[in-house]
Amino acid sequence: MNEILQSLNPMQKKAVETTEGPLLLLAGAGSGKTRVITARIAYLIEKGVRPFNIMAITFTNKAAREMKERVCAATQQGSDVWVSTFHSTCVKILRRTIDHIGYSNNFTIYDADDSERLIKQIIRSMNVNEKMFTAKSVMYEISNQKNELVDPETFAKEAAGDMRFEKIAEIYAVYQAHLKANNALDFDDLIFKMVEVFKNYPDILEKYQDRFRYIMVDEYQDTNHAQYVLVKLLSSKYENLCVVGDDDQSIYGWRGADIRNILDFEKDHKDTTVIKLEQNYRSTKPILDAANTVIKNNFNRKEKNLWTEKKEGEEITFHILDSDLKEADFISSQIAEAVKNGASYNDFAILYRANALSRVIEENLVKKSIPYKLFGGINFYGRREIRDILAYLKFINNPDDDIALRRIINVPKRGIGNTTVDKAAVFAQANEITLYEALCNIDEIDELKTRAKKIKEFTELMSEFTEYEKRHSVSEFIDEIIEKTGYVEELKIEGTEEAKSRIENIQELISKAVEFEKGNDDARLSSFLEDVSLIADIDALNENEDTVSLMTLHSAKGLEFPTVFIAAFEDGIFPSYRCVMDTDPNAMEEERRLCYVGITRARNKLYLTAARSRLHNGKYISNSKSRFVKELEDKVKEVIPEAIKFDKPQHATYKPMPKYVGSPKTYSNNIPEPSAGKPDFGIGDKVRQIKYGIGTVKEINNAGADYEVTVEFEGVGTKKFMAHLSKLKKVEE
DNA sequence: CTCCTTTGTCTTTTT
DNA sequence: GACAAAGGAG
Repeated sequence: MNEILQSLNPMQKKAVETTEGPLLLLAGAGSGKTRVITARIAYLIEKGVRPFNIMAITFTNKAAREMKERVCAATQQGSDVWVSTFHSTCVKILRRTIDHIGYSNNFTIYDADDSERLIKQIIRSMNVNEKMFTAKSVMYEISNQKNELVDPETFAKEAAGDMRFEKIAEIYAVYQAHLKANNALDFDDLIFKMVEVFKNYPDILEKYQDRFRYIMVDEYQDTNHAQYVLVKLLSSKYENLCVVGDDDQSIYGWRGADIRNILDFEKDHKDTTVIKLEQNYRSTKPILDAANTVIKNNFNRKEKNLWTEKKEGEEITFHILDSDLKEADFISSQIAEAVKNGASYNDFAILYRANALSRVIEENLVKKSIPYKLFGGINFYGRREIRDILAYLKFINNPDDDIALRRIINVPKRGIGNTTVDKAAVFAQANEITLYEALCNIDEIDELKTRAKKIKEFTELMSEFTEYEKRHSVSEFIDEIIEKTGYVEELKIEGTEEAKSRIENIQELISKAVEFEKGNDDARLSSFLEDVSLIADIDALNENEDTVSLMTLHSAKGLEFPTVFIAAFEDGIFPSYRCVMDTDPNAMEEERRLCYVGITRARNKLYLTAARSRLHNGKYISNSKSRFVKELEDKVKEVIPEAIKFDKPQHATYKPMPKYVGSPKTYSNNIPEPSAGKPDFGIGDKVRQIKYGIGTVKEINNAGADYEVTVEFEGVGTKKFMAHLSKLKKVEE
């Protein structure tokens, strides 16, 4: 017991020893939070609590995995402790209980992409204005409602009077009906339905209350209302609830996270013990000072002050480079230099606001042969070929899954197109059967007589698959699928680099399946799919590998590195464009918290970098430096290695899109020539365009990869085209 | 019905 | 610049 407490400071010790009753642990960045949680679990076990009765909830799979490892290292019985994310916790419990509320226990999980497809389909079928109700915006609103535990009926009532919301409520209701018919849950449903089961079946709730007598929730500041209710329900019998969080690190407001959950915890639970962990063990003083300086600009927060015993360290520097390319070059040069002097690649992380910003940096790292690992971004399971194969698996696992069926029915091409599927879907709906059932009864649908042969071939293949799956492992089944459908064969014939990499990805998926079979006793198809659908990123970082880490600021939360770069520290990127335009102060506060998170990832040295001009969305933009630079006051030193300093937006000298009319030389330092090559016509020349005929060229602009040409057509007006893409042809007069 | 070309949207962040 | 959707030709 002493062993556990030995290395802890008094506050940490108190947190570990306070095992009974509600406990709010306000743990600043780098204050040894994970250590405390691990120690607390070990302490509970030594005190005689059965590991089986302890539950720890984290936000990401990565965090869950890490905590599990730590707990296992700290105590022998660690493996019996329930450590997992909100979502997988709910899946596990719903697999045993959801039949009570009318779903079947082998339900499918729809990810964001599946949901979007379904919503798009619904919007189309309902004949609403697709311009006004984009699938994305509707999905966002439905998600909001689910996070607030608002069901379609209640939402419809609340929406009364607002035409837009009324419509969305209608879509929400249809969406829910479809999900149920498909025996599917989306991400938000996992929490929502879990709460529904618990609320309606007190006996089930009590069973789990008795099971999870000690509950710990990490990153509590990121919980949304539904998750809050879930935790509240589970903990209400024994009240042994310990929540750990830092309101300054709440960065998931856009996902429904409700910062009030942590701010009001004391009000909500009587006799709450509050413990603040304010000693930071991670960063040097300059870094911590900077973090404190930035975050004090926020109004909505609990007062706290992080301090460190670490002595003075290296100053934070802010570097402005001419272009995004030079910025990338600067960063990788710094790393290369440091590694030459004995640092290892592991010591470095490059953080950025949006995934798209990683590209230029990656390319530069490749050029310098610096090994790196990219987190997040286009994740493995998001790739088309992987989604295709998984759709086959999902469909065989749950033939009610129309979304999966639609995805695979004509992939590879079988001559069953959209029109056919839609007709079958109408038939299915009219007869209240699933799409697949409709296809199996294709002879009943007169209009599809001509397609019957192809469809029968398909349904026969599917029933073969169903039989095959029963007798074989997941990996063998994937092999069978690519064999019988000719999926890989088709890619081989294509022969392009892209096709080759797709084949490799499929091989990788098979390896993952084999791995899964080795590691799990329960290696059924359904558990494989579950595993796969709840994992967002590719395998977490392999600590043994010596590589630089690249990731978004969001995914960096909870991690630390000796040296951190925050790239694209510019207004319009970080803080984001929307935020700069938006008047909502909360949005800016969240952005500032994100900045706080970023700064506090660094242990010894923090670089901030910005570029005067960068390629963004295929266009060159130039931003002014991030407003957070000013908020950092004297805590950061501006280093401008080249040319003139700038304080104001550069638009005066830097037109967003340089014109190639006058003297192209002026800008050519930073803006590369489009690879497409210059068009063979100039201003005033006549060109032919396929739709509008002959027109006069008014303007030619460099648009990054191509030239944007403005052409005036008589009687039509001016139109813009990409010179290369739209194959404009010069016409001799 | 498929293939090809053209047009439009997108970029905030993730389970 | 990537990708999906729309639109047109065969």
